[in-house]
Amino acid sequence: MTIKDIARECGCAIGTVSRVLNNHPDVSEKTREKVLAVVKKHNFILNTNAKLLKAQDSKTIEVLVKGTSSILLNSLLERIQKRIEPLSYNASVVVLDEYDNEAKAANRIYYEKKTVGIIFLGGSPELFKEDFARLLVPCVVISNESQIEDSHLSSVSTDNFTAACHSADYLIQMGHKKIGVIGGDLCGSGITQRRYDGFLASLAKAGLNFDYEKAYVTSKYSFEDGAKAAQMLMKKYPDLTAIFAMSDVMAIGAIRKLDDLGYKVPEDISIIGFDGIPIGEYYRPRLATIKQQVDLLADEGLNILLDNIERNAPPKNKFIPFEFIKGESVRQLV
Amino acid sequence: MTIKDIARECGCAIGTVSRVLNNHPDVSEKTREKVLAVVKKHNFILNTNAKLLKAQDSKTIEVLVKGTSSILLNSLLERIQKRIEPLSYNASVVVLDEYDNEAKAANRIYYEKKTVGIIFLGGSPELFKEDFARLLVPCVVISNESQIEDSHLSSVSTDNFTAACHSADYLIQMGHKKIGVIGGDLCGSGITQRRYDGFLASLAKAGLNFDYEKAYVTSKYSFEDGAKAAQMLMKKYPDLTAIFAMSDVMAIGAIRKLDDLGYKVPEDISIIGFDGIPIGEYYRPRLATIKQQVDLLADEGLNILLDNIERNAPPKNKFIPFEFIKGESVRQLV
DNA sequence: TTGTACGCGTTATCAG
DNA sequence: CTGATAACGCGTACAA
Repeated sequence: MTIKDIARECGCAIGTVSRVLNNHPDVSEKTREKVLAVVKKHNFILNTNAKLLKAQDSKTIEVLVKGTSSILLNSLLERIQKRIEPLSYNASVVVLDEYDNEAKAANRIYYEKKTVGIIFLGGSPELFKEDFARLLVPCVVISNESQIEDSHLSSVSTDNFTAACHSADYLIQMGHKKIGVIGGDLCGSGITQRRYDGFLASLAKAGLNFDYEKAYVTSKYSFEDGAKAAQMLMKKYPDLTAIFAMSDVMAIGAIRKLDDLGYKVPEDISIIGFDGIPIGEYYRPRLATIKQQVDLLADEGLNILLDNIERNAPPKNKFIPFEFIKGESVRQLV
Repeated sequence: MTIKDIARECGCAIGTVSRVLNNHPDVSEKTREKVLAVVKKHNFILNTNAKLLKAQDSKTIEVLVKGTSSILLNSLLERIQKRIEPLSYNASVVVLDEYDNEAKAANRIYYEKKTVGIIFLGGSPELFKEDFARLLVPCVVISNESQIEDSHLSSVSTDNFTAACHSADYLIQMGHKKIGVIGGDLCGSGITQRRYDGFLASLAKAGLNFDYEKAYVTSKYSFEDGAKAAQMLMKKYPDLTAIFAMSDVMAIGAIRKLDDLGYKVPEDISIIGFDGIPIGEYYRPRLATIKQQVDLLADEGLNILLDNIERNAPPKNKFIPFEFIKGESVRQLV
């Protein structure tokens, strides 16, 4: 069933059918109705491939999700889809593997689908700088800071440095001096690095020193690894009083393991997470954490992208304020 | 940059370039190398739209995800993508809103993309029976039981009835007689209904009766609603000793709220969940639950779909065995 | 207001 | 083995 068949059945030309289906004004009411009737009868839909092949401009915004692991991505994705729908754009989602090069994928998608904009969720531009720099289409990275010179790349994120400072300040203010860290791989994403820098800055400000060898354990962003890391940390640094975990997921894994080892949180050990995932409020104890404002991240990201697309605005890099959640997992040291 | 440009630069015809790029054997080694060199130099990729326009058969399997809420969907999606990649198919993902009609969406996608198969994650065929029956392409619903006569619809799921029986049996065996239920909307998905039926069957078998008005509270599948439901349940049925929650998410919401109300789990009240989401093992207490085998669900679903597509096998409806996780949230009543 | 015809980038067929 | 060319389904000048 093609536009040709419809035209034949209507007794008019394909051009006319095309015009009707694309809401062009220059069609008589009579013909329009006839065409629409036949279209409806057959449930006809224009072939997207032919359309795109012709169009060169698809009015599609692609959402590139990298790794389905982070629980925040869900909420972000949902919010973005809801916001795009009422606009005159289509949203399309591609889920990439954790280890793909998202910039290369984006280039391919742009080329193939003539996407007008791309949203990256969970990507890390630091790793693929050259490929990101090569992108010719407005892009925005949500939830990861990243400025790249001379590129079309915007970003919206939580200020990881300041947030980490805040967490560390809180621990210090609550009387903790011996603090261990469960963090990501410092060679990996820049997020880890910035959270670590913030943490260190606060310690330095308070005149505390930090022994990386003794007090830092590298972990993946998973419950399981958080648990393992906690165990290792206790072995290396048995007299610590608090742990700064770089994600809620790690923090929860750690709390569970500490409990199994006989340490109570927060009575024996205080712990603070990062992200503000939903489970945090429902965990026992409720998790102290930095809550990233997911809806704001999504909204602002989309706004910047649209400005970029529609008004040719230059790329922007913006921080979204975070909330500090006190929770119950940190106690005042006497 | 099109195939034409490449051909010109190579000094050969576009047909030859096409042949090289599609791995046809009838090209001389010399030309092949020359073409590949130029292609590599420009990072050239064939235009998918033109390709599909020609092909009519896209070798694409579409994954239709409905509602990003259920945490199981993530793991399913990841697994499916990993399995599809090495095969000669492309995977494409569309995320639908909770309230969309996924069957209509599937029909449109099939028509537009010439998809060879569709995988539904989180859909509920019961709600859109007629639309599902109209699908002309092999489909499989993962994690929701559903037979539809004369359709191309397969399904792979946990045997919700039997699993619920198992949970109820366990509670009864542990000495519980006064059991409350936090469940989904019985008018909604069939899953809720089947879990409820299994639960009731076990109670009946044990000679226990169940007062729906007093002991059943309807809840959405969220932490927040689980918590609210728990509170309501305690008000309606203050002397219960155990709660059967129809999802882990509800169960966790309930435990948190019970704790706030001064009831300890499992000391005062026992609780059992359903699904086997990762956090269950890391919650305090560890959650007793029915663990759905996500990887098996994904694998079997894909297998059935491929059989369907490649060998024209008839639709199948298959159960995947579940695991019972004892956890720590149910205690023996003395 | 409507019809015609070309081109979008590719693949496949058919000569050479 | 390679080159030329006709589709694939649609949008849009341009002509009528």
